[in-house]
Amino acid sequence: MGASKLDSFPKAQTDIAALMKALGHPARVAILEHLIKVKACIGNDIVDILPLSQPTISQHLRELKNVGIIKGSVEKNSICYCLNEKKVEQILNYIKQINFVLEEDKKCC
Amino acid sequence: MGASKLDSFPKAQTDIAALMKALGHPARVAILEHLIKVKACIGNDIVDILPLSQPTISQHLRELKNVGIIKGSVEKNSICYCLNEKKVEQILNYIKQINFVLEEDKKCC
DNA sequence: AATCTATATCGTAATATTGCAATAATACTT
DNA sequence: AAGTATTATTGCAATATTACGATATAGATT
Repeated sequence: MGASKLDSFPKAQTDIAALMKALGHPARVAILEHLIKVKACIGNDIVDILPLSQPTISQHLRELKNVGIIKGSVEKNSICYCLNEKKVEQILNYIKQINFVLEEDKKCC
Repeated sequence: MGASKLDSFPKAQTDIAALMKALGHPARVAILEHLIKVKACIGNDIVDILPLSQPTISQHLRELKNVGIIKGSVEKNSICYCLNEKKVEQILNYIKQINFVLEEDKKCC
């Protein structure tokens, strides 16, 4: 036995978990923040910034792309990666909702 | 070679990543949502709700507790787990910030 | 066409996570 | 004290993630 009972959960929970998980690594958080900071597309130029190899970064980019947090489109001889506002907003709304209920109710401890 | 270059990243990024990672599993999302829903403390009674064994759930609870998303305190002959509003707010603020910059700037793709 | 540049994929090793049965620990109850 | 209920820990198997060298692919440049 071991891993993977992921299918036993409602899709909504699995989806949110997947989004969160994608942001669950410093490298991917760093990529996210870099995208915000440079306000532009990046390709593998993050290779110069992160302490990781090009294949590893490519892999992290793919994971972010898989869950839709970033979008990538071919641009000249490189690739344009940038944030997908809709996904960011989706995460925001989810946490907002939780926070709203928290503020509304009495806490038990 | 393999995993764990986590120490090479700034603490802020590592911290956020740890929070996100903690929410990166459906079981832990389900626990979070259950806590919200019942508006009360829970113990291992989630065992009756999730398709997981008691030890596994105990483990997930510990992970949530480790990053501070839930707080646990002894209560009678059971344990009171409930959400830590501050942490939820911390996540919220982080995503809010990103979303703010996104709305402010032009997107590149 | 040969070369350079940028990105992706493959293969694989190291490590981490997930899950549970078995067991322990703790506190409450009788 | 013996039993019961609740939560935690241990040990271990299955699986997933992380990382990178080597290699492949694709477009631009010479």
